[in-house]
Amino acid sequence: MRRINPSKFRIAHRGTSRDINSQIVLSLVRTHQPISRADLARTMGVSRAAVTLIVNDLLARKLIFEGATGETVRGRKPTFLYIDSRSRAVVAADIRASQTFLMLADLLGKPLAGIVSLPTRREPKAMIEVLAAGIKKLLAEHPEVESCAGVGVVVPGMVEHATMRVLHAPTLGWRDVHLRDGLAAATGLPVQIENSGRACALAQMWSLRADAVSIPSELVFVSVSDGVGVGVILNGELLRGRHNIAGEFGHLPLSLDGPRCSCGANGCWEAYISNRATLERYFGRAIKADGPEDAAHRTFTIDDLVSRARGGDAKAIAALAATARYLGLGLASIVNAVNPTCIYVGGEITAAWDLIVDAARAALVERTVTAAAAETELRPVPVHEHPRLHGAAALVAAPAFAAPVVA
Amino acid sequence: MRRINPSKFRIAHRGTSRDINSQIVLSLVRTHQPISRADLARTMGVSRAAVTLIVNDLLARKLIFEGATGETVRGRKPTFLYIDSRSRAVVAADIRASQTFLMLADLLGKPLAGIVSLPTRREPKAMIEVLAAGIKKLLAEHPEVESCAGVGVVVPGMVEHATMRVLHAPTLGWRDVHLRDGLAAATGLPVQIENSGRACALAQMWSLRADAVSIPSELVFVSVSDGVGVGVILNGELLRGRHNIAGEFGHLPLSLDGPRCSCGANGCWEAYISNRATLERYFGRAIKADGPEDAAHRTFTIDDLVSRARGGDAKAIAALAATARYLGLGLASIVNAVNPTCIYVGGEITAAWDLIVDAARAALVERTVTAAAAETELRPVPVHEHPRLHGAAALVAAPAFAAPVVA
DNA sequence: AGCTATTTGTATCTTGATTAAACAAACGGC
DNA sequence: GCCGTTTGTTTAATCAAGATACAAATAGCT
Repeated sequence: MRRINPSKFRIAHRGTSRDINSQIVLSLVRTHQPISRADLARTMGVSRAAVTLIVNDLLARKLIFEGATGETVRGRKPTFLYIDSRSRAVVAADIRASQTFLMLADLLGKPLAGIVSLPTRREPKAMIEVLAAGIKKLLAEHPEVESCAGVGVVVPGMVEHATMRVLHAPTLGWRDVHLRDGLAAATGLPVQIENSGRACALAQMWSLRADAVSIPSELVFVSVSDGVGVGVILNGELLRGRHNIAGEFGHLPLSLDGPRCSCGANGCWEAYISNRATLERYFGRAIKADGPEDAAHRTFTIDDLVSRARGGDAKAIAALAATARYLGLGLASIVNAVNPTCIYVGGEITAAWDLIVDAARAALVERTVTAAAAETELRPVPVHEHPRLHGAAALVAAPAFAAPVVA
Repeated sequence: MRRINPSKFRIAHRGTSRDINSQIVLSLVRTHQPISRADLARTMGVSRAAVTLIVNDLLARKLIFEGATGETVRGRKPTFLYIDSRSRAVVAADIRASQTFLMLADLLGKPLAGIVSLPTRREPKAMIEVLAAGIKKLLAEHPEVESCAGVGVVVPGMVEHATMRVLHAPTLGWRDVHLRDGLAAATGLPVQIENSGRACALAQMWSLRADAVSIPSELVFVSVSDGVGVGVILNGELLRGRHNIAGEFGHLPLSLDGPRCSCGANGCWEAYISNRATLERYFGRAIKADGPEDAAHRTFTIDDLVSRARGGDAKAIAALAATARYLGLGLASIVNAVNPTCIYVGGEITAAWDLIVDAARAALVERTVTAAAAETELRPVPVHEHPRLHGAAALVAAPAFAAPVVA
């Protein structure tokens, strides 16, 4: 039951019904492809005539195409329909503290080439130049891509959705940076920008691997790395909030008098489970970025710690176990607050998923209010699946399949 | 941008556009009443012809009626339209630990009579009998009510939305109680049941006082009493979650090793700000329900504490100040997690709003991640506004004005 | 009183959508 | 070569929005 906002509503016009059903057809082709008109009519519960008309329209608009004919036990063979992902590619960009990655993908998010690495520049102007050059090079190397639908950019920081300004990206040292217009001008392509945690959540929602039909419309992505980024999807829609900070679960407290967090407060979840927190737990003290005595520690990563834990290093195992427990305690807050169907966990620590999942689950059980909620599905998303890049691609590609807003 | 759920979608059929626009008209009449057809056409951005057709349909269905003609500077005078709230009343019921309250309201939520008080029975069967008798009596005393659209019941506990079972209501000692069917059978009316915190959020969203147009579609209601109940509304829709526990912010931790909470965990927000927590802070020790030495304390309520604070009692002031601080710290978690436009705070403690608002705001500022979010509007909802009863009424009345689900 | 300008509300026709039902096309098997 | 079956299309019916013209009501002015 949704209230119609009396100051912001959309009335239905003549073409609204058609728009709705067109998008449903597109979505079904996307998830069920290959699929025939008759199958569409059956799963949609409408007549084949209606499907034919919509399909012909989508064919004329080059959004789908007819492929091979399928097999049936008896009767006329169906002609299969496919999303026309050949002609419209997207470029995904993932800006991180030290490196920036580029990926060329088709409209369904499937990578069309290897991932390109670029240096990250702190100067916004320089960054735009590097990005634009990389994008042009990438597109030039792939002339088979007829046209590019746009560029999706993911940054580790807060982004204002309306203007696409990067409000604050601590690891990049950015405040109030306006990337979009410059990049759009330099590339001649539409540009979408989003926070990386949120983009990862989008990537999961729009993912097509395995059975895409079963991906829930209520999910949360928790990205654990330098900070803790969270993306919340409810009712198939990304939650942004009034001031673009919804989903900042990384800064909810576990203990008000807990360790100092980069945000200035004490006891944030992030201060317990970030990679830095885990490493400091291992070393038994704080790691200063510029302390000379920490030179060796600075090059020691979570991956190294996980290796040592697998090698039997008791201190590494203990550090991971503690992180696992705090991870679960924080996940309990997410479950109690949002109660999603599934929580995806990303970040380097997923390399140790088998080592941490039990402790995390135990902590989750400890603080969730019902048994059913305590069993909320947890799924690790390995680093090599590149959720941030897939999220960046989804920023551009997904709107083509989104539901029209009405009422 | 909303993803169409490929296994749960609704296609548009012939009447869908009309349904959408009809509901928009109804909603606008509800919020702008009295309003003319011409005004509707202007605010909707459609032709007067289209409005006339929809309005005539709604008139024929007796959902609205034509009232007096309005005034204009020049030209033909408009005929005003009103929601036909006369013929369809609703009964709201608020089941609390010791007492149960009944209210008769019209379809817009306006009370049609005084609030009736009944004894609460622990036995579900007895409770159903008491409720049904009270409802019948109430309707018999008001023969001017032509028909009753249903009964909305609010309980202090978890409710499974699909079946309307009360899964767990600690203060009533209920587990897995099925009120609806019995009550529906006894009264012959449809029955809706919901958790009280959520119902309060609904009450705010569907409220018509002052300028209803400005009520945000993203809001949270925090009800502070024996426990802490929270209702979250996003995109004009109540958030329930996969297992009906979404919005259990009362059991997010402020400190993992904080005071024991009724849920079994330590350091829940509820354990810091419930009425009991505030009172115990005042008395300097735990209050046992059956301890003989606490006889005097058991009859001492939060209202009494507020009176003493206003009288200058330093201990009372300190107890309230501490509660205010913890209230703000927990509100920060809500802001960081959901980032609503407005948070409504209900419960007895709102009687001391002027005493606590500054400390609460300061704590909120302390732990929110941006300045804009720290300024999230806080509004007290006094007890005498009966948000739970209005929420119960909205359970039955609001669906008539809800947006059709499509795509 | 009558005319004019103005606004509200209605009627009519066109366009475009879904729906139902008939029809054409393709195909395997007897 | 016919039959049953399934896919995909065509056609006519129905219904909604949109455009436009029109009728109705009203105040002000002459």
